[in-house]
Formats: sequence, C-alpha cells, structure tokens
Amino acid sequence: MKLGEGVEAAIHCAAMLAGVDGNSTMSGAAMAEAFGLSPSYLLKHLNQLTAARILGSVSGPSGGYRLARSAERITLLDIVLAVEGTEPAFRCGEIRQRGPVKLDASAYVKPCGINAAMLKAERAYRAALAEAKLSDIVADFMNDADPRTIAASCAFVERHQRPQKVQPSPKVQQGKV
Amino acid sequence: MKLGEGVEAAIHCAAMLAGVDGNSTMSGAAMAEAFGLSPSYLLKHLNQLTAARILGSVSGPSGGYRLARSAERITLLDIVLAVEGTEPAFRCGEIRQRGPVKLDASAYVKPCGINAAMLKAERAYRAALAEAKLSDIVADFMNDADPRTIAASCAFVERHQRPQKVQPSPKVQQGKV
DNA sequence: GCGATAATACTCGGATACTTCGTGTCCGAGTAAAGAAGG
DNA sequence: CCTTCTTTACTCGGACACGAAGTATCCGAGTATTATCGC
Repeated sequence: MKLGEGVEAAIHCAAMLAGVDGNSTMSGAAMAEAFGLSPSYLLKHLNQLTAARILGSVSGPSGGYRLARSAERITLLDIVLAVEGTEPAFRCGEIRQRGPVKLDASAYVKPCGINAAMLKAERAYRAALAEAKLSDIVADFMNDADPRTIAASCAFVERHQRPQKVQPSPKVQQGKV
Repeated sequence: MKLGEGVEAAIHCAAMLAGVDGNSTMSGAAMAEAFGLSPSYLLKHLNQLTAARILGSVSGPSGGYRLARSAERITLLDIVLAVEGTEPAFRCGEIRQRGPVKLDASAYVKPCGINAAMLKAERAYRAALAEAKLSDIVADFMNDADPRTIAASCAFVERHQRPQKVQPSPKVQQGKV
C-alpha cells in the first residue's frame, strides 16, 4: 500500500499545464526545473500520461506538453491510474482453493468475500479520486494559496510556455501511436 | 498502488482463527497447510499481526495463534495496517518548494491542495476498511458460501485446533514484549 | 504405584539470501527553427 | 530583397543500470509434553 513518488510529480505537472494557454506547450525540462526533479526521470512519467491520452506532446524546438483535453475532464483518478497502472491494489490469489482438500470447482463459484470487501474499499478510494477534477485543484490553489506562490507560479508559466504556430494542419500527436 | 500478497494470507488466517474455540489455538504450520503457503513465510506475517496486538501467540507444543480480542472488534483496516504499515500511500514530498525560486517559508503554511485531495481519498479507503469487521466476513461466508466449503473449513478447524490447558495463571503472551 | 526430574519434540521469533519492482540515467529518432546560399 | 535549401539545435521516446522493498528461507530461543528414574 504505497504509491510511487512519480504520482506527485505527475499531478503537479498536470496542474501546471492547466495554467498554460490553450495553444501553447511547456517542455518537460522546464517542469523538471520548476520542481527540482531530474529531467530524464520526469520524462518517463510524462510519457505515461501521454500514453494514457491525458497529455499531448509536440516534438522539436519550442515543443513540449499540453493537456489533451480540458481540465474539467481530467480527474486525479485518471492520472493515478496512468502512472500506477489500472490493476487493483488487492489481488486475490484464491488461496482458499490452494489447500490440500480438493473440492469440486463448483464449490468456488461464489466470489471470495474477502476479495469483495477489499475491492469495495478500493472502489470508494477510486470514487473519491474520480470526484477530484484537475480544474478543482487549480481553483482551490487560486483561492486558498498564498498570493506570492500564485504570482510565482503564474510568472513561471508565462516565462516558459512556448506558443505554437497556428498550425495549418493541426496534427498534434496525442498519445502513443 | 499495490498491496503485498501477505495481506490476503493474513486476512484468511484471521478469519480462520475466528472459527477456533475461545481457549484454543492453531499453529502457523496448520494454517500454511490450509492455504498451500510456505510455513516459514506465513510466520512472518502472523508475527506482524501479533506485534500489532491483533493475534496472541502461545509457544511450545500444542501452541499456536489465537485472536487477541473478539472478531467484532477486529477490522480489515487493523489487519491491513499491521501488515502494510500505517504510513499513508501518498507521501507529499513538497516538491512545490523544491523549485529554483526560493520563497519565504511563510508562503507555504497552507497545506498542499494535491496532498489534501489524495489524503481525503485515502481516508475514504480506510473508512471502508474500518467498517468491514472480521465478524462480518465470517458471517457472510457462513451465509453465502457453498455448504461444502463451509463444512471443509469447519472440519479443518476442528481437526487442527489445539485446546489449551485451563491455565491457572492466564499469562498469554500478547504482542511484542 | 506415585512423584519428581531430565530429555525431547514442537512451537514461535528474529536474522539471513534472493527476486521483483521502482528509481534514476543515458542515448537515439524526429522535427521545427534558424541561418546561409542562390535567384 | 525574397525564396529555397541545408544545417543546426532542441524536443520527446524508448532502452539500459542501480537500488530498495517485498519475497522466501533457515536457524535459534523457549516451553509444554513425554519418558525415565527414584522412592
């Protein structure tokens, strides 16, 4: 029961990308600098978000990442599942069947009650994460945070965002091909 | 976001111990046999439960484990925390402060909104686990499961439980000393 | 035959290797931009 | 001066080491049982 620390970085980056202009991007190196992280390692997680169609990436100079859809339609659950994988935390190994007494398979059609209870708790966890939209995170930050941090964040975004040329053919590479 | 597989074994063992008589114990080797697990490894997890005061252990021949308190007062959360540790799954590294721009510490007195959202979800997870009492797990098993599995489980318990001598001085070793 | 004593076997507990997953890093493919050359 | 082409530099993407945690195992400390010996 432990989440990788890449989750924190992924959420922070997504929140920062929510502040960039609609047709602009921000490079992974800039975000790594903003949070004092290793650029090479952050790319790995950003790539996971891109593969999950949460971010879109643009290669080349003045390229970078952007949100693949509006912050209203991105939840913390999306990000967590993209980074940590979609598998449930509790994996029932059906050890109730591994004993020496061999019963017929028809005796185990009913699902394991322990597994059901654990999955029910995990559904509650995911439901809470699904209710937390990225736009809410940003809005709360804008309302509650210290004005200095808000100003610093906005200045950083303004300074590092790279506006994209008005693309004649808007073929933004989204996700893994 | 992945739980160790020892959690499953711990819960199954606790549920089985809920079926043994009040003043009887069951050895770890018997439970390992019941679920087809390595006895040496299962002991490790049972030891964790003992350290958390969930189980009580009795050494020597005809010794073993028992519940330290009634199954009504044991929840799945107790077991999960005993095996996986009490640390939250999401650990906020405060990367928002690790950037190059050094702001005064007073700018970060407000807690990180991302951390708050993640912890809120985890509280929901733990609350759901805290509502699942071990007695409920056993009761559901007795009501819903196949009669053959119930009979097999009861027979196994009846065959392997070791009644303790009526102790003149009931000094059952509970937890780590 | 009964009691005390010593040996025994079984139990849990902690210390010790091995494997897997997460962490961290590097190099290569691709692309837009900038600069030079030609018209 | 404008257009075109070449070069350049910057970006993301995947492949490659390192380390920590979980997994699996073995050996030692402790105790109730059991057998033996003496009374």
